[in-house]
Amino acid sequence: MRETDQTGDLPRILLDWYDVHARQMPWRVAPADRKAGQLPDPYHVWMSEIMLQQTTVAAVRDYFTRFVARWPAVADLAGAEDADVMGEWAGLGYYARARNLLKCARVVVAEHGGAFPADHDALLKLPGIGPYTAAAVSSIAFDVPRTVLDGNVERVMARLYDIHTPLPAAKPELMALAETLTPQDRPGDYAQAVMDLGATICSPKSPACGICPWRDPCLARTRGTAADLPKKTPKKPKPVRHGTVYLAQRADGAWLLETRPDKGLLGGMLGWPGSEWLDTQEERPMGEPPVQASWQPLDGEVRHTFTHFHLMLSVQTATIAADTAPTKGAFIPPDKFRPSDLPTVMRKAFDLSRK
DNA sequence: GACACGTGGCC
DNA sequence: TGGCCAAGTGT
Repeated sequence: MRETDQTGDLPRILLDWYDVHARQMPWRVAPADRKAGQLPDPYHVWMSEIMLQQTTVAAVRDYFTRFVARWPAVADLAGAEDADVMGEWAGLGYYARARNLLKCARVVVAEHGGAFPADHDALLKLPGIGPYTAAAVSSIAFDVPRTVLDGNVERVMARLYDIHTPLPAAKPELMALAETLTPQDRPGDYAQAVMDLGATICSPKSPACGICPWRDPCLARTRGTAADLPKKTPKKPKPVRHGTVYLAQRADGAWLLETRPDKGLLGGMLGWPGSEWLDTQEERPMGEPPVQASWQPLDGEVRHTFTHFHLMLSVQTATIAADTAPTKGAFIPPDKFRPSDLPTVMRKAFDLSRK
């Protein structure tokens, strides 16, 4: 009976903590204002949740501000040029998110009259919205009681109930536990509160159990296992790949760039033409230069680590005669070229050429 | 279930 | 320095 009573108190304890410790974010409505009946703009909630997928709040903040300033409503975004959206997203990573962001905006305008649906299943059908984001948007933007399960909530649940099953196999179990806690009252604040707790106090390394609002009921704290949870299945080592990129500048200052294919790595992003990136041991792939020129190798190399491999890139540069036609890509005049439109690995190659 | 898919900060 | 980690989704 005592256990039941205590479990019933858990959401209330966390909401009381959140009332005091909620972090300010540009897309968030403070708990006091939500209690007064104010809800955030669903467009803002959706935008922030897409950006926050596998990405820290610190990295997202400025991108979010720029996106909503440039495209204040979902209809504005739906009418944007693909290249403008991809360029604005450059540097944030996981570029399929940007492609799906644009797709989703256009579907919301075309099929939902420009208003995001509140219904979890309707949200789930939209491009780029999976189980987590559907739950986050319906709960945070509309106060529909849905359970969010992200990396934070997984960690908090694994510790609260001292679950030793390794991730990702433990997900269904952790979801079932999380669902038992989701309250009917203030579900949006509760969702944000659990994630705030995981991001600040119940952190992956050296959790601050001493100041945690759930320190008393937390089984892992009682048993001293908190820092070792959640368990995870070991990761595979990253192979090293090698390649070459070609930076060509015409006499008028134009740069030779290509838009990468929509599918696959850096899909839809601007980049320097180059070779394939291969797991070769010795010789680096050179590929074919995109234009006839006297190519000069740069000293040094670009090192970059993606999710699943390390990359070592050599950089060739050339100055091109005004009337030379490239076999790949197109020349972009200097006033149209923003290095910030490049994904980071391509910007590193550019930076190396400026040294 | 496994894998592809970015990036920057942290220790 | 190098591995780990972050508000996941699509295939």
